[in-house]
Amino acid sequence: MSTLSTHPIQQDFLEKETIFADVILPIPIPKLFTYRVPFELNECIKIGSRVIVQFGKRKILTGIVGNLHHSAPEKYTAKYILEVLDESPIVSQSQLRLFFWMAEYYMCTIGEVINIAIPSGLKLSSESKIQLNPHFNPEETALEFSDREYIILAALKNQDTLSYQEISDLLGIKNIYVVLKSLVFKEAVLIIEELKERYKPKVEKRIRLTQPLAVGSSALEPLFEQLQNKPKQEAILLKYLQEVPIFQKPELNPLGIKKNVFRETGLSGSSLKTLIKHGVLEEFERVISRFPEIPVSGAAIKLTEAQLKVKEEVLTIFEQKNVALLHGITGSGKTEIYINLIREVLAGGHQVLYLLPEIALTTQIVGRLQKVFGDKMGVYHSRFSDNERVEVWRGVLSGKFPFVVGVRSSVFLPFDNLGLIIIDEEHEPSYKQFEPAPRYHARDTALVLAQLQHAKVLLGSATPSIESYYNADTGKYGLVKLQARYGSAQLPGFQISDMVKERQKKTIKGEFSGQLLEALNKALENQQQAIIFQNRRGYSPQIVCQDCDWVPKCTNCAVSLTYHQYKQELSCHYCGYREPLPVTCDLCGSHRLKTVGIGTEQLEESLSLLLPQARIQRMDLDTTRSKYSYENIISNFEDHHIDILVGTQMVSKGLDFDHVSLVGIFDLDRMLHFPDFRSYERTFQLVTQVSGRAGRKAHPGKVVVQTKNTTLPILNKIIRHDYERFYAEEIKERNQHAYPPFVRLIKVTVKDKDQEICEKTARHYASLLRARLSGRRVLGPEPPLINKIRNEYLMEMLVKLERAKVDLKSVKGIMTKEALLLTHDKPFKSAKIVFDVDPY
DNA sequence: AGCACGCCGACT
DNA sequence: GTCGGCGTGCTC
Repeated sequence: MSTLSTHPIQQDFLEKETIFADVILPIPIPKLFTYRVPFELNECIKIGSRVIVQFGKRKILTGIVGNLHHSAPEKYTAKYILEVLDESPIVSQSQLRLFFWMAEYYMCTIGEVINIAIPSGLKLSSESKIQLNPHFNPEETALEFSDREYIILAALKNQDTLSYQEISDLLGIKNIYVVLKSLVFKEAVLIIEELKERYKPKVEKRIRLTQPLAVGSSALEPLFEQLQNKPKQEAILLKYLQEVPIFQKPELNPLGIKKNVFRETGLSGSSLKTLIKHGVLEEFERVISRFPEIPVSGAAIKLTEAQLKVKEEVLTIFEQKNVALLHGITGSGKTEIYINLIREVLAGGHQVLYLLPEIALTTQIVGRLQKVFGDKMGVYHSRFSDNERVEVWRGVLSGKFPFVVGVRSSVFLPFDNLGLIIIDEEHEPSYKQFEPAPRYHARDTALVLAQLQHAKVLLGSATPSIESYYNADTGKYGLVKLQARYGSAQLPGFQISDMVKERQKKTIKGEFSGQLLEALNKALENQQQAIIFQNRRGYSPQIVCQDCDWVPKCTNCAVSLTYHQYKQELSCHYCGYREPLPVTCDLCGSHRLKTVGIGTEQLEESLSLLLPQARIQRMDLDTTRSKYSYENIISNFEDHHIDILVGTQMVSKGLDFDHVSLVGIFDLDRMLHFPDFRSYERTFQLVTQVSGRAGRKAHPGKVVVQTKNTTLPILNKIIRHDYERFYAEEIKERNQHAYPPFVRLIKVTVKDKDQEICEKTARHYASLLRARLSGRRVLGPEPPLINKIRNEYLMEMLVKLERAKVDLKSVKGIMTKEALLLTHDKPFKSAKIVFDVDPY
């Protein structure tokens, strides 16, 4: 094979004898497992290939070859690799390096990374099944069988095989191993392993002429004579010849035509079947792409002068630096610049990755890009089915998709030649994975990925994260500003509703200030649309008994239940627990239950009472659960079937509407006082983002903010869109109080079902860390605001590490080692210690 | 993580 | 006595 000459390492392997493979398995054990490669697979096994191995007694797993070598393990005999699934690796070397970096940086196991990185369609699953031993004859045996064994044997008479699950259901017990072991021992049954390749390519049925008939008219003429008095069959044949002119172009026949072409023209069914039966036509299947082919418009997008200038600036930065931060206000036309850059990088033969936050990845942006890049572009999204993900993965491998638009997890795709990574809305918190491990930040991971592949990175945001702006400020990144709004659109004007004053004057109606109501009325009169932003879903966050202050709480978590009016129930936003709305107080039996606080649902309701003529729609997690509901609401709003959109964060992301002239913002105070060092940053970003929805094209927009603190300095900066001032202030605070970017944070969470064990473990671990890292670097432990989720108690501590002074690697090493040691000791054994590096 | 294997209490 | 609960240690 030609690959041998290009891989000198592998040549080496052939000279010696046995090859061993260190395999990465998708399990959370912090090591690789060494398997022996059977001789016949010596040549096809490569680093990055998928392999099938047996793990433990009865598990079959798909792993990735992480390393190949000749040293046999000393302490055990390695098992054999059962199969190599890929002729060429599906994971590249640079990807493997990225995965190992992630495991180390985010303090998790390589298996956890692999588990999230590889779409499950590329992992084979093993399913053990039980089969009757063909040599076993129940009539001739002297062996005794228990009742349970008889049940299994009887069931196997009707059914060839039984899965573990089926047996478990049949017997009504969980642990069926003992019974099975006995049956195997008595040689009554066999255990077989079935491997399923989960990825199924999408196929279409097609029809073509059989080979002997496809040669030309000489073969077809006698056929038409035979079909003279069979008009239907003749029609089908004629239709086929019309679609595939085989006389002129016989090479077209092998491709045939889609079977449903006949159905569409009303020619199908039995006549077609007869023709197939008589060997005139044949049916075959062709693998097709799951993604519709989109015509590429090809029309070049004209950049404005300002955009051109920005593009040149970015390119100039890339001559010296690897990362550029594009600070462009909403609606300044960043997308056009992106498209322009992507085209050039693709033309230069490199791959491009365009990262978008989860929510923004909607028809609007993807559709726009698709028009330009057509089938060269793959879309990687969590809402996609696994088969679709596999298709994108393979498309990147094969070169079909040199360009991918995707969310967080697209950083795992098998790129090998990236030229550019664009990270749009760079500041978005949805780039950080929360649960499960690896708790990675896609932006930071992408920066490492770019480094590995010598690609450039373009970060874009109207409200950059403090961290990124700091990097630009200190010269690590290049900074480009794009100030002018695209077209004639103007920035919205701000109005602050002083809720304290309005309350005194009694001008508030159903939580809406007089100012906001007036503005809403005016917008409606002018046939304009409005968006109301309230970052809290449900009807009301709490129910309270007016007599004894009782509040319904979740049974699994330490939170009060949220009232959802339309379903007349209380639900927990942490674990999903639900219960019907109580009629009386659980404690004192009183009927006087009252709602406290307001959610989107309640705003929607009071708005429909205050403005009965308006068409109102709510958009939050609850109204966008089903697959296309989000898109439906958006397009209804776009088509002006809705006047007022009431919603959570969702309404603030990446949507451009033409007729929105008013944005109302609720509960600014709660956002600002959220106990997190990022709360000001978040609020600034969110308010700027939502405000950006107001006033596109010709109409200047208006934003009304309801607050009780009209004098807060941050308000001024938001109103003036003064990011620089905001940044200057914020970075000072961060420096003073030792928060990122001046320190690195690692959040440690201890979880246990038992509250005391949880607290003890946390305290002990904290003291261990204090002893090794010095006391001032470790904060806590403390119970978090919500100290119980899904019946597990939580304790948190925060480790602060100064950027310059600390060797991150060794500190993390210490932290993991101590945690491992600790959880081997008896009182702490059941507790789980979870690390969140760079928490968000 | 999962799962085998072992030790121990509850009940036919 | 058997069943099945749960605690412990291992997986190449």
